[in-house]
Amino acid sequence: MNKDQPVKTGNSHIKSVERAILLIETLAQEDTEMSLSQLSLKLGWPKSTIHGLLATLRDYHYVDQSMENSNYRLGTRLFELGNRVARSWVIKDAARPVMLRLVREFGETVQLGTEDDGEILYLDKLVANSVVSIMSEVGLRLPMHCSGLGKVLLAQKSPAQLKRIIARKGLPAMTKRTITTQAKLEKELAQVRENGYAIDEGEIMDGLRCVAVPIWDGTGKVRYALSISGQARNIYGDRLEHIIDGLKQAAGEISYAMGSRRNEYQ
Amino acid sequence: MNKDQPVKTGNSHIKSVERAILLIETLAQEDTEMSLSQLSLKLGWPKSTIHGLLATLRDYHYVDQSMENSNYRLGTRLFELGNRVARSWVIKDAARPVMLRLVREFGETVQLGTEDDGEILYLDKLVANSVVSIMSEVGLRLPMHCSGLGKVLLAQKSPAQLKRIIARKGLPAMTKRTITTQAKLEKELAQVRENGYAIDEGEIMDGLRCVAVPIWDGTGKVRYALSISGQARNIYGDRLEHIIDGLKQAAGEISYAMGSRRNEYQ
DNA sequence: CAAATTATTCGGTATTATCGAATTAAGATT
DNA sequence: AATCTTAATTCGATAATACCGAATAATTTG
Repeated sequence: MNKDQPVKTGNSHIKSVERAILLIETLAQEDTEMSLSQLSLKLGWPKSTIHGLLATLRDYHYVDQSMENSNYRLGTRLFELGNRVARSWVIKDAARPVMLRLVREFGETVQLGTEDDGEILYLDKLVANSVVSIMSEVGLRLPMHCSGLGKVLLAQKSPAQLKRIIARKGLPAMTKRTITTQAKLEKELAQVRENGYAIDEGEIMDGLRCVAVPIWDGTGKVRYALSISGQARNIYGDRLEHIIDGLKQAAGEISYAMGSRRNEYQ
Repeated sequence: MNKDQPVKTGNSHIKSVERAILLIETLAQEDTEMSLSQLSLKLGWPKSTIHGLLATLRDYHYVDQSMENSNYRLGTRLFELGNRVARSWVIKDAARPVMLRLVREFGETVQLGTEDDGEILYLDKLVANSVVSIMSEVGLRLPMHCSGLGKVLLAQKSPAQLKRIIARKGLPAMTKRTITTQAKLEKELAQVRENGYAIDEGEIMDGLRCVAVPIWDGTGKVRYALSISGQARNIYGDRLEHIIDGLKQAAGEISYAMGSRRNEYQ
Protein backbone atom coordinates (compact mmCIF):
# COMPACT_ATOMS: atom_id res chain seq x y z
CA MET A 1 0.00 0.00 0.00
CA ASN A 2 3.00 2.21 0.27
CA LYS A 3 2.79 4.54 -2.67
CA ASP A 4 6.15 6.13 -2.34
CA GLN A 5 7.14 8.17 -5.28
CA PRO A 6 9.71 6.43 -7.44
CA VAL A 7 11.90 9.54 -7.40
CA LYS A 8 13.85 8.53 -10.41
CA THR A 9 16.22 11.41 -10.66
CA GLY A 10 17.24 9.85 -13.91
CA ASN A 11 20.51 10.87 -15.43
CA SER A 12 19.82 9.96 -19.05
CA HIS A 13 18.66 13.41 -19.97
CA ILE A 14 18.27 14.82 -23.42
CA LYS A 15 21.03 17.35 -23.24
CA SER A 16 19.57 20.11 -25.37
CA VAL A 17 16.22 19.87 -23.63
CA GLU A 18 17.93 20.05 -20.29
CA ARG A 19 19.85 23.09 -21.43
CA ALA A 20 16.66 24.76 -22.61
CA ILE A 21 15.13 24.10 -19.20
CA LEU A 22 18.20 25.47 -17.48
CA LEU A 23 17.89 28.62 -19.56
CA ILE A 24 14.31 29.10 -18.42
CA GLU A 25 15.29 28.39 -14.84
CA THR A 26 18.07 30.94 -15.04
CA LEU A 27 15.71 33.60 -16.33
CA ALA A 28 13.26 32.71 -13.56
CA GLN A 29 15.96 32.89 -10.93
CA GLU A 30 17.32 36.26 -11.98
CA ASP A 31 13.77 37.59 -12.19
CA THR A 32 14.84 40.15 -14.75
CA GLU A 33 15.61 40.44 -18.41
CA MET A 34 18.95 39.03 -19.46
CA SER A 35 21.04 39.48 -22.54
CA LEU A 36 22.47 36.63 -24.54
CA SER A 37 25.94 37.55 -23.34
CA GLN A 38 24.89 37.57 -19.71
CA LEU A 39 23.39 34.13 -20.10
CA SER A 40 26.49 32.90 -21.86
CA LEU A 41 28.66 34.23 -19.09
CA LYS A 42 26.48 32.87 -16.31
CA LEU A 43 26.08 29.40 -17.77
CA GLY A 44 29.44 29.11 -19.46
CA TRP A 45 28.02 27.92 -22.76
CA PRO A 46 28.89 29.33 -26.17
CA LYS A 47 26.66 32.13 -27.33
CA SER A 48 25.67 30.41 -30.51
CA THR A 49 24.45 27.40 -28.60
CA ILE A 50 22.33 29.55 -26.34
CA HIS A 51 21.07 31.52 -29.26
CA GLY A 52 19.73 28.44 -30.98
CA LEU A 53 17.96 27.26 -27.87
CA LEU A 54 16.49 30.68 -27.16
CA ALA A 55 15.29 31.04 -30.74
CA THR A 56 13.35 27.82 -30.39
CA LEU A 57 11.90 28.79 -27.03
CA ARG A 58 11.10 32.26 -28.30
CA ASP A 59 9.03 31.05 -31.21
CA TYR A 60 6.77 29.22 -28.79
CA HIS A 61 6.69 32.14 -26.34
CA TYR A 62 8.35 30.12 -23.62
CA VAL A 63 10.76 32.99 -23.66
CA ASP A 64 10.04 36.51 -24.87
CA GLN A 65 12.50 38.91 -26.37
CA SER A 66 12.37 42.59 -25.62
CA MET A 67 11.88 44.81 -28.61
CA GLU A 68 13.99 47.78 -27.53
CA ASN A 69 17.08 45.97 -26.33
CA SER A 70 16.90 42.37 -27.42
CA ASN A 71 17.06 40.93 -23.95
CA TYR A 72 15.30 37.75 -23.00
CA ARG A 73 12.73 37.14 -20.29
CA LEU A 74 10.25 34.44 -19.32
CA GLY A 75 7.57 34.09 -21.95
CA THR A 76 3.85 34.66 -21.81
CA ARG A 77 3.03 31.07 -22.69
CA LEU A 78 4.41 30.06 -19.30
CA PHE A 79 1.74 32.26 -17.77
CA GLU A 80 -0.89 30.45 -19.79
CA LEU A 81 0.46 27.02 -18.96
CA GLY A 82 0.69 27.92 -15.30
CA ASN A 83 -2.94 28.90 -15.26
CA ARG A 84 -3.79 25.64 -16.96
CA VAL A 85 -2.05 23.75 -14.19
CA ALA A 86 -3.72 25.90 -11.53
CA ARG A 87 -7.10 25.12 -13.00
CA SER A 88 -6.52 21.44 -12.36
CA TRP A 89 -6.46 22.06 -8.62
CA VAL A 90 -10.10 21.73 -7.74
CA ILE A 91 -9.20 22.53 -4.16
CA LYS A 92 -8.60 26.18 -4.99
CA ASP A 93 -12.21 26.80 -5.90
CA ALA A 94 -13.45 24.94 -2.88
CA ALA A 95 -11.10 26.78 -0.56
CA ARG A 96 -11.37 30.34 -1.81
CA PRO A 97 -14.62 31.44 -0.17
CA VAL A 98 -13.68 29.84 3.11
CA MET A 99 -10.27 31.46 3.03
CA LEU A 100 -11.89 34.80 2.34
CA ARG A 101 -14.04 34.41 5.40
CA LEU A 102 -11.00 33.63 7.53
CA VAL A 103 -9.21 36.73 6.34
CA ARG A 104 -12.22 38.85 7.22
CA GLU A 105 -12.68 37.16 10.57
CA PHE A 106 -9.09 37.26 11.82
CA GLY A 107 -7.43 39.91 9.70
CA GLU A 108 -4.39 37.74 9.10
CA THR A 109 -2.85 36.13 6.05
CA VAL A 110 -4.43 32.84 4.99
CA GLN A 111 -2.58 30.33 2.86
CA LEU A 112 -3.26 27.08 1.09
CA GLY A 113 -0.50 24.63 0.32
CA THR A 114 0.28 21.15 -0.86
CA GLU A 115 3.29 18.89 -0.93
CA ASP A 116 5.15 18.58 -4.15
CA ASP A 117 8.23 16.43 -4.33
CA GLY A 118 9.24 16.89 -0.72
CA GLU A 119 8.58 20.60 -0.59
CA ILE A 120 5.67 22.88 0.20
CA LEU A 121 4.05 24.45 -2.82
CA TYR A 122 1.87 27.45 -2.11
CA LEU A 123 -1.34 27.22 -4.09
CA ASP A 124 -3.22 30.27 -2.94
CA LYS A 125 -2.82 33.13 -0.58
CA LEU A 126 -5.06 35.88 0.73
CA VAL A 127 -3.36 38.77 2.43
CA ALA A 128 -4.80 40.87 5.17
CA ASN A 129 -3.79 44.47 4.75
CA SER A 130 -1.16 44.24 7.41
CA VAL A 131 2.21 45.91 7.49
CA VAL A 132 4.37 42.82 7.38
CA SER A 133 4.81 41.09 4.12
CA ILE A 134 5.08 37.38 4.46
CA MET A 135 7.82 35.85 2.42
CA SER A 136 5.72 33.31 0.62
CA GLU A 137 4.11 33.87 -2.75
CA VAL A 138 1.74 31.74 -4.68
CA GLY A 139 3.71 29.33 -6.77
CA LEU A 140 6.69 29.44 -4.49
CA ARG A 141 8.34 26.48 -2.84
CA LEU A 142 9.64 26.22 0.68
CA PRO A 143 11.08 23.36 2.73
CA MET A 144 8.53 21.36 4.69
CA HIS A 145 10.22 21.05 8.06
CA CYS A 146 10.05 24.73 8.95
CA SER A 147 6.55 25.80 8.04
CA GLY A 148 3.19 25.08 9.60
CA LEU A 149 1.78 23.81 6.32
CA GLY A 150 4.81 21.61 5.87
CA LYS A 151 4.66 20.08 9.30
CA VAL A 152 0.98 19.25 8.93
CA LEU A 153 1.68 17.43 5.69
CA LEU A 154 4.84 15.77 6.99
CA ALA A 155 2.87 14.49 9.97
CA GLN A 156 0.92 12.29 7.56
CA LYS A 157 3.98 10.60 6.13
CA SER A 158 5.21 7.16 7.06
CA PRO A 159 8.57 7.02 8.81
CA ALA A 160 10.14 5.73 5.60
CA GLN A 161 8.72 8.57 3.56
CA LEU A 162 9.86 11.09 6.13
CA LYS A 163 13.33 9.65 6.12
CA ARG A 164 13.53 9.80 2.37
CA ILE A 165 12.46 13.43 2.23
CA ILE A 166 15.02 14.37 4.85
CA ALA A 167 17.67 12.43 2.98
CA ARG A 168 16.96 14.34 -0.19
CA LYS A 169 16.23 17.81 1.10
CA GLY A 170 18.01 17.90 4.42
CA LEU A 171 16.85 20.07 7.31
CA PRO A 172 18.36 23.44 6.47
CA ALA A 173 18.18 26.10 9.18
CA MET A 174 16.28 29.21 8.16
CA THR A 175 16.38 30.85 11.59
CA LYS A 176 17.88 29.81 14.88
CA ARG A 177 14.57 28.19 15.84
CA THR A 178 14.36 25.92 12.82
CA ILE A 179 14.24 22.24 13.67
CA THR A 180 17.37 20.69 12.27
CA THR A 181 17.49 17.15 13.64
CA GLN A 182 15.36 14.22 12.65
CA ALA A 183 14.72 13.24 16.26
CA LYS A 184 13.30 16.63 17.16
CA LEU A 185 11.27 16.72 13.99
CA GLU A 186 9.74 13.32 14.72
CA LYS A 187 8.79 14.45 18.19
CA GLU A 188 7.26 17.60 16.77
CA LEU A 189 5.28 15.67 14.19
CA ALA A 190 3.90 13.34 16.86
CA GLN A 191 2.72 16.45 18.64
CA VAL A 192 1.13 17.73 15.47
CA ARG A 193 -0.74 14.47 15.00
CA GLU A 194 -1.99 14.62 18.56
CA ASN A 195 -3.06 18.26 18.40
CA GLY A 196 -4.53 18.17 14.93
CA TYR A 197 -2.65 21.34 14.07
CA ALA A 198 0.90 22.57 13.66
CA ILE A 199 2.52 25.73 14.86
CA ASP A 200 5.51 27.35 13.27
CA GLU A 201 7.21 29.50 15.85
CA GLY A 202 9.60 31.72 13.94
CA GLU A 203 11.17 28.67 12.36
CA ILE A 204 11.12 30.15 8.94
CA MET A 205 11.35 33.84 9.73
CA ASP A 206 11.90 35.62 12.99
CA GLY A 207 8.78 37.04 14.57
CA LEU A 208 6.46 35.12 12.28
CA ARG A 209 3.98 32.74 13.82
CA CYS A 210 1.90 30.35 11.77
CA VAL A 211 -0.85 27.86 12.58
CA ALA A 212 -1.80 25.16 10.10
CA VAL A 213 -4.37 22.37 9.87
CA PRO A 214 -4.89 19.47 7.47
CA ILE A 215 -7.52 19.21 4.75
CA TRP A 216 -8.88 15.83 3.76
CA ASP A 217 -9.90 15.05 0.23
CA GLY A 218 -12.49 12.61 -1.11
CA THR A 219 -10.11 9.67 -0.80
CA GLY A 220 -9.63 10.31 2.89
CA LYS A 221 -6.08 11.43 2.44
CA VAL A 222 -4.47 14.63 3.58
CA ARG A 223 -3.09 16.28 0.49
CA TYR A 224 -3.56 19.93 1.39
CA ALA A 225 -3.18 22.16 4.39
CA LEU A 226 -4.52 25.54 5.42
CA SER A 227 -2.75 28.11 7.53
CA ILE A 228 -3.06 31.47 9.16
CA SER A 229 0.08 33.44 9.80
CA GLY A 230 1.10 36.80 11.08
CA GLN A 231 3.30 38.58 13.54
CA ALA A 232 3.82 36.53 16.69
CA ARG A 233 2.62 39.37 18.90
CA ASN A 234 -0.78 39.25 17.20
CA ILE A 235 -1.27 35.51 17.43
CA TYR A 236 -1.28 34.25 21.01
CA GLY A 237 -3.42 33.31 23.97
CA ASP A 238 -7.17 33.36 23.53
CA ARG A 239 -6.87 34.74 20.05
CA LEU A 240 -4.63 31.83 19.09
CA GLU A 241 -7.26 29.43 20.41
CA HIS A 242 -9.93 31.14 18.35
CA ILE A 243 -7.75 31.01 15.28
CA ILE A 244 -7.14 27.30 15.73
CA ASP A 245 -10.86 26.68 16.13
CA GLY A 246 -11.64 28.83 13.11
CA LEU A 247 -9.03 27.03 11.04
CA LYS A 248 -10.29 23.59 12.00
CA GLN A 249 -13.82 24.62 11.19
CA ALA A 250 -12.75 26.05 7.85
CA ALA A 251 -10.62 23.05 6.95
CA GLY A 252 -13.57 20.82 7.79
CA GLU A 253 -15.77 22.74 5.39
CA ILE A 254 -13.22 22.54 2.62
CA SER A 255 -12.71 18.85 3.28
CA TYR A 256 -16.45 18.35 3.05
CA ALA A 257 -16.56 20.23 -0.23
CA MET A 258 -13.77 17.97 -1.46
CA GLY A 259 -15.91 14.95 -0.72
CA SER A 260 -14.48 13.94 2.63
CA ARG A 261 -17.03 12.61 5.07
CA ARG A 262 -14.67 12.41 7.99
CA ASN A 263 -15.92 14.43 10.92
CA GLU A 264 -13.16 14.61 13.43
CA TYR A 265 -9.54 15.50 13.54
CA GLN A 266 -7.03 13.01 14.77
CA MET B 1 9.80 55.14 -34.62
CA ASN B 2 7.93 52.12 -35.81
CA LYS B 3 8.72 49.42 -33.34
CA ASP B 4 7.18 46.54 -35.14
CA GLN B 5 8.02 43.21 -33.70
CA PRO B 6 10.55 41.37 -35.82
CA VAL B 7 8.34 38.26 -35.84
CA LYS B 8 11.10 35.97 -36.83
CA THR B 9 9.22 32.74 -36.98
CA GLY B 10 12.60 31.18 -37.39
CA ASN B 11 12.85 27.73 -38.81
CA SER B 12 16.20 26.70 -37.44
CA HIS B 13 14.79 25.06 -34.36
CA ILE B 14 16.56 22.69 -32.06
CA LYS B 15 14.55 19.62 -32.83
CA SER B 16 14.55 17.92 -29.48
CA VAL B 17 13.66 21.15 -27.69
CA GLU B 18 10.84 21.75 -30.13
CA ARG B 19 9.60 18.23 -29.54
CA ALA B 20 9.72 18.72 -25.79
CA ILE B 21 7.67 21.88 -26.21
CA LEU B 22 5.21 20.08 -28.45
CA LEU B 23 4.80 17.44 -25.77
CA ILE B 24 3.95 20.08 -23.19
CA GLU B 25 1.58 21.76 -25.62
CA THR B 26 -0.14 18.48 -26.29
CA LEU B 27 -0.65 17.83 -22.61
CA ALA B 28 -1.98 21.38 -22.21
CA GLN B 29 -4.33 20.95 -25.10
CA GLU B 30 -5.78 17.67 -23.95
CA ASP B 31 -6.18 19.08 -20.47
CA THR B 32 -5.96 15.62 -18.98
CA GLU B 33 -3.42 13.01 -18.08
CA MET B 34 -2.02 11.08 -21.02
CA SER B 35 -0.13 7.84 -21.25
CA LEU B 36 3.08 7.43 -23.15
CA SER B 37 1.26 5.35 -25.73
CA GLN B 38 -1.41 7.95 -26.23
CA LEU B 39 1.19 10.59 -26.79
CA SER B 40 3.06 8.34 -29.17
CA LEU B 41 -0.11 7.69 -31.12
CA LYS B 42 -1.17 11.32 -31.19
CA LEU B 43 2.20 12.71 -32.23
CA GLY B 44 3.37 9.80 -34.33
CA TRP B 45 6.78 9.62 -32.71
CA PRO B 46 8.42 6.44 -31.40
CA LYS B 47 7.72 5.71 -27.77
CA SER B 48 11.35 5.58 -26.79
CA THR B 49 11.89 9.06 -28.18
CA ILE B 50 8.98 10.43 -26.22
CA HIS B 51 10.07 8.59 -23.14
CA GLY B 52 13.47 10.23 -23.13
CA LEU B 53 12.01 13.68 -23.55
CA LEU B 54 9.42 13.12 -20.85
CA ALA B 55 12.03 11.78 -18.45
CA THR B 56 14.00 14.97 -18.83
CA LEU B 57 10.95 17.17 -18.42
CA ARG B 58 9.77 15.11 -15.48
CA ASP B 59 12.96 15.55 -13.50
CA TYR B 60 12.48 19.29 -13.65
CA HIS B 61 8.75 19.06 -12.91
CA TYR B 62 7.82 20.56 -16.24
CA VAL B 63 5.79 17.40 -16.51
CA ASP B 64 4.53 15.29 -13.64
CA GLN B 65 3.94 11.60 -13.68
CA SER B 66 1.02 10.06 -11.88
CA MET B 67 1.94 7.59 -9.20
CA GLU B 68 -0.95 5.16 -9.60
CA ASN B 69 -0.98 4.79 -13.36
CA SER B 70 2.14 6.31 -14.79
CA ASN B 71 0.38 8.86 -16.93
CA TYR B 72 1.84 12.24 -17.64
CA ARG B 73 0.38 15.66 -16.99
CA LEU B 74 1.59 19.26 -16.91
CA GLY B 75 4.08 19.77 -14.11
CA THR B 76 3.92 21.93 -11.03
CA ARG B 77 6.96 23.94 -12.02
CA LEU B 78 4.91 25.43 -14.84
CA PHE B 79 2.56 26.76 -12.19
CA GLU B 80 5.49 28.34 -10.41
CA LEU B 81 6.93 29.83 -13.58
CA GLY B 82 3.53 31.14 -14.60
CA ASN B 83 3.19 32.94 -11.31
CA ARG B 84 6.64 34.38 -11.78
CA VAL B 85 5.59 35.78 -15.13
CA ALA B 86 2.33 37.08 -13.68
CA ARG B 87 4.19 38.88 -10.94
CA SER B 88 6.12 40.84 -13.53
CA TRP B 89 2.94 42.53 -14.66
CA VAL B 90 2.85 45.53 -12.40
CA ILE B 91 -0.45 46.49 -13.95
CA LYS B 92 -2.26 43.70 -12.14
CA ASP B 93 -1.60 45.17 -8.72
CA ALA B 94 -2.52 48.63 -9.89
CA ALA B 95 -5.71 47.45 -11.51
CA ARG B 96 -7.03 45.03 -8.92
CA PRO B 97 -8.64 47.42 -6.45
CA VAL B 98 -10.16 49.50 -9.21
CA MET B 99 -11.52 46.41 -10.92
CA LEU B 100 -13.01 45.28 -7.65
CA ARG B 101 -14.82 48.58 -7.30
CA LEU B 102 -16.22 48.25 -10.83
CA VAL B 103 -17.54 44.79 -10.08
CA ARG B 104 -19.28 46.07 -6.98
CA GLU B 105 -20.65 49.12 -8.74
CA PHE B 106 -22.02 47.47 -11.87
CA GLY B 107 -22.33 43.83 -10.94
CA GLU B 108 -20.80 42.69 -14.20
CA THR B 109 -17.63 40.86 -15.16
CA VAL B 110 -14.53 43.04 -15.36
CA GLN B 111 -11.49 41.99 -17.35
CA LEU B 112 -7.97 43.19 -17.93
CA GLY B 113 -6.06 42.31 -21.08
CA THR B 114 -3.00 43.04 -23.11
CA GLU B 115 -1.78 42.29 -26.59
CA ASP B 116 0.64 39.46 -27.00
CA ASP B 117 1.88 38.53 -30.43
CA GLY B 118 -1.25 39.65 -32.24
CA GLU B 119 -3.68 38.16 -29.80
CA ILE B 120 -5.48 39.24 -26.66
CA LEU B 121 -4.06 37.75 -23.49
CA TYR B 122 -6.32 37.92 -20.47
CA LEU B 123 -4.36 39.01 -17.43
CA ASP B 124 -7.04 39.21 -14.80
CA LYS B 125 -10.73 38.79 -14.42
CA LEU B 126 -13.25 39.49 -11.71
CA VAL B 127 -16.63 37.86 -11.95
CA ALA B 128 -19.77 39.56 -10.82
CA ASN B 129 -21.80 37.38 -8.51
CA SER B 130 -18.90 36.08 -6.47
CA VAL B 131 -16.49 38.50 -4.92
CA VAL B 132 -13.97 35.85 -5.77
CA SER B 133 -11.72 36.09 -8.76
CA ILE B 134 -12.08 33.17 -11.08
CA MET B 135 -8.64 32.31 -12.32
CA SER B 136 -10.14 29.85 -14.74
CA GLU B 137 -9.99 31.94 -17.86
CA VAL B 138 -7.09 34.13 -17.02
CA GLY B 139 -4.20 33.21 -19.23
CA LEU B 140 -6.35 32.45 -22.19
CA ARG B 141 -5.84 33.93 -25.63
CA LEU B 142 -8.43 35.21 -28.05
CA PRO B 143 -8.25 36.95 -31.42
CA MET B 144 -8.15 40.71 -31.25
CA HIS B 145 -10.66 41.68 -33.93
CA CYS B 146 -13.70 40.32 -32.17
CA SER B 147 -13.37 41.50 -28.59
CA GLY B 148 -13.71 44.89 -26.96
CA LEU B 149 -10.28 44.64 -25.39
CA GLY B 150 -8.82 43.63 -28.71
CA LYS B 151 -10.38 46.45 -30.67
CA VAL B 152 -9.19 49.04 -28.18
CA LEU B 153 -5.64 47.77 -28.52
CA LEU B 154 -5.86 47.36 -32.29
CA ALA B 155 -7.06 50.95 -32.54
CA GLN B 156 -3.61 52.04 -31.37
CA LYS B 157 -1.76 50.19 -34.09
CA SER B 158 -0.36 51.75 -37.22
CA PRO B 159 -1.93 50.64 -40.52
CA ALA B 160 1.17 48.55 -41.22
CA GLN B 161 1.00 46.81 -37.86
CA LEU B 162 -2.69 46.15 -38.31
CA LYS B 163 -2.10 44.70 -41.75
CA ARG B 164 0.60 42.42 -40.45
CA ILE B 165 -1.55 41.09 -37.64
CA ILE B 166 -4.39 40.39 -40.05
CA ALA B 167 -1.99 38.69 -42.41
CA ARG B 168 -0.78 36.40 -39.69
CA LYS B 169 -3.94 35.71 -37.76
CA GLY B 170 -6.69 36.37 -40.26
CA LEU B 171 -10.15 37.56 -39.26
CA PRO B 172 -11.89 34.33 -38.31
CA ALA B 173 -15.63 34.52 -37.73
CA MET B 174 -16.71 33.53 -34.24
CA THR B 175 -20.37 34.49 -34.67
CA LYS B 176 -22.32 35.92 -37.55
CA ARG B 177 -21.63 39.42 -36.24
CA THR B 178 -17.86 39.09 -36.22
CA ILE B 179 -16.08 41.62 -38.40
CA THR B 180 -14.34 39.64 -41.13
CA THR B 181 -13.08 42.22 -43.60
CA GLN B 182 -10.20 44.60 -43.19
CA ALA B 183 -12.22 47.52 -44.55
CA LYS B 184 -14.95 47.12 -41.97
CA LEU B 185 -12.42 46.62 -39.22
CA GLU B 186 -10.58 49.82 -40.14
CA LYS B 187 -13.83 51.76 -40.07
CA GLU B 188 -14.66 50.26 -36.69
CA LEU B 189 -11.24 51.13 -35.29
CA ALA B 190 -11.58 54.73 -36.45
CA GLN B 191 -14.84 54.82 -34.52
CA VAL B 192 -13.11 53.38 -31.47
CA ARG B 193 -10.44 56.07 -31.62
CA GLU B 194 -13.08 58.76 -31.87
CA ASN B 195 -15.22 57.41 -29.04
CA GLY B 196 -12.40 56.46 -26.73
CA TYR B 197 -14.01 53.10 -26.15
CA ALA B 198 -14.88 49.95 -28.05
CA ILE B 199 -18.03 47.89 -28.03
CA ASP B 200 -18.20 44.22 -28.85
CA GLU B 201 -21.69 43.44 -29.92
CA GLY B 202 -21.97 39.67 -29.88
CA GLU B 203 -18.97 39.40 -32.14
CA ILE B 204 -17.36 36.74 -30.06
CA MET B 205 -20.37 35.08 -28.55
CA ASP B 206 -24.06 35.58 -29.18
CA GLY B 207 -25.82 37.68 -26.59
CA LEU B 208 -22.62 38.92 -25.04
CA ARG B 209 -21.97 42.63 -24.98
CA CYS B 210 -18.66 44.11 -23.93
CA VAL B 211 -17.34 47.63 -23.47
CA ALA B 212 -13.63 48.31 -23.30
CA VAL B 213 -11.35 51.30 -22.76
CA PRO B 214 -7.59 51.85 -23.06
CA ILE B 215 -5.12 52.14 -20.21
CA TRP B 216 -2.03 54.30 -20.63
CA ASP B 217 1.22 53.41 -18.97
CA GLY B 218 4.08 55.62 -17.84
CA THR B 219 5.52 55.83 -21.34
CA GLY B 220 2.29 57.25 -22.69
CA LYS B 221 1.53 54.11 -24.64
CA VAL B 222 -1.58 52.00 -24.57
CA ARG B 223 -0.48 48.54 -23.63
CA TYR B 224 -3.48 47.37 -21.64
CA ALA B 225 -7.23 47.61 -21.81
CA LEU B 226 -10.07 47.24 -19.34
CA SER B 227 -13.51 45.89 -20.08
CA ILE B 228 -16.90 45.21 -18.62
CA SER B 229 -18.97 42.51 -20.18
CA GLY B 230 -22.25 40.80 -19.61
CA GLN B 231 -25.45 39.75 -21.22
CA ALA B 232 -26.56 42.28 -23.83
CA ARG B 233 -29.94 42.72 -22.19
CA ASN B 234 -28.23 44.06 -19.05
CA ILE B 235 -25.92 46.50 -20.79
CA TYR B 236 -27.79 49.15 -22.76
CA GLY B 237 -29.19 52.66 -22.71
CA ASP B 238 -28.49 54.79 -19.66
CA ARG B 239 -26.80 51.95 -17.89
CA LEU B 240 -24.44 51.52 -20.81
CA GLU B 241 -23.57 55.23 -20.57
CA HIS B 242 -22.86 54.89 -16.89
CA ILE B 243 -20.70 51.86 -17.50
CA ILE B 244 -18.68 53.70 -20.13
CA ASP B 245 -18.18 56.62 -17.76
CA GLY B 246 -17.24 54.32 -14.93
CA LEU B 247 -14.80 52.45 -17.13
CA LYS B 248 -13.13 55.62 -18.37
CA GLN B 249 -12.82 56.88 -14.83
CA ALA B 250 -11.35 53.57 -13.67
CA ALA B 251 -8.93 53.32 -16.58
CA GLY B 252 -7.82 56.86 -15.82
CA GLU B 253 -7.04 55.91 -12.25
CA ILE B 254 -5.11 52.84 -13.30
CA SER B 255 -3.24 54.85 -15.90
CA TYR B 256 -2.35 57.37 -13.24
CA ALA B 257 -1.11 54.61 -10.97
CA MET B 258 1.00 53.36 -13.86
CA GLY B 259 2.64 56.75 -14.11
CA SER B 260 0.64 58.24 -16.95
CA ARG B 261 -0.04 61.95 -16.60
CA ARG B 262 -2.36 62.17 -19.55
CA ASN B 263 -5.71 63.52 -18.54
CA GLU B 264 -8.01 63.09 -21.46
CA TYR B 265 -9.14 60.33 -23.74
CA GLN B 266 -8.68 60.72 -27.41
C1' DC C 1 -2.09 -17.80 -14.04
C1' DA C 2 -1.62 -16.59 -18.73
C1' DA C 3 -1.97 -13.08 -22.13
C1' DA C 4 -1.75 -8.64 -23.56
C1' DT C 5 -0.84 -4.14 -23.07
C1' DT C 6 2.26 -0.62 -21.65
C1' DA C 7 6.43 1.44 -19.86
C1' DT C 8 11.23 1.36 -19.93
C1' DT C 9 16.00 0.14 -21.30
C1' DC C 10 19.69 -0.59 -24.72
C1' DG C 11 22.97 -0.03 -28.54
C1' DG C 12 24.15 1.03 -33.31
C1' DT C 13 23.68 4.65 -36.71
C1' DA C 14 23.03 8.84 -38.89
C1' DT C 15 21.15 12.96 -37.94
C1' DT C 16 21.89 17.24 -35.73
C1' DA C 17 23.33 20.03 -31.91
C1' DT C 18 27.51 22.17 -30.87
C1' DC C 19 31.23 25.28 -31.08
C1' DG C 20 34.51 28.85 -32.85
C1' DA C 21 34.92 32.05 -36.19
C1' DA C 22 32.90 35.32 -39.30
C1' DT C 23 29.29 38.54 -40.14
C1' DT C 24 25.91 41.71 -39.21
C1' DA C 25 23.66 44.97 -36.33
C1' DA C 26 23.33 48.28 -32.72
C1' DG C 27 25.32 51.86 -29.54
C1' DA C 28 28.67 54.87 -27.96
C1' DT C 29 32.33 58.29 -28.59
C1' DT C 30 34.88 61.67 -30.79
C1' DA D 1 28.81 61.79 -39.53
C1' DA D 2 32.32 58.33 -39.13
C1' DT D 3 34.76 55.27 -36.35
C1' DC D 4 35.16 52.29 -32.68
C1' DT D 5 33.14 48.98 -29.51
C1' DT D 6 30.13 45.76 -27.98
C1' DA D 7 26.54 42.53 -28.62
C1' DA D 8 23.51 39.59 -31.52
C1' DT D 9 23.16 36.56 -35.14
C1' DT D 10 24.60 33.43 -38.86
C1' DC D 11 27.55 29.77 -40.88
C1' DG D 12 29.98 25.42 -41.66
C1' DA D 13 32.71 21.54 -40.25
C1' DT D 14 32.94 18.04 -36.87
C1' DA D 15 31.93 15.02 -33.36
C1' DA D 16 28.63 14.22 -30.15
C1' DT D 17 24.14 12.52 -29.18
C1' DA D 18 19.30 12.18 -30.15
C1' DC D 19 16.76 8.87 -32.58
C1' DC D 20 14.76 4.65 -33.59
C1' DG D 21 13.60 -0.39 -33.49
C1' DA D 22 13.99 -4.21 -30.91
C1' DA D 23 14.34 -6.44 -26.48
C1' DT D 24 13.10 -6.44 -21.69
C1' DA D 25 10.60 -5.33 -17.66
C1' DA D 26 6.55 -4.08 -15.43
C1' DT D 27 1.39 -3.77 -15.15
C1' DT D 28 -3.05 -4.70 -16.13
C1' DT D 29 -6.69 -7.68 -17.94
C1' DG D 30 -9.14 -11.78 -18.97
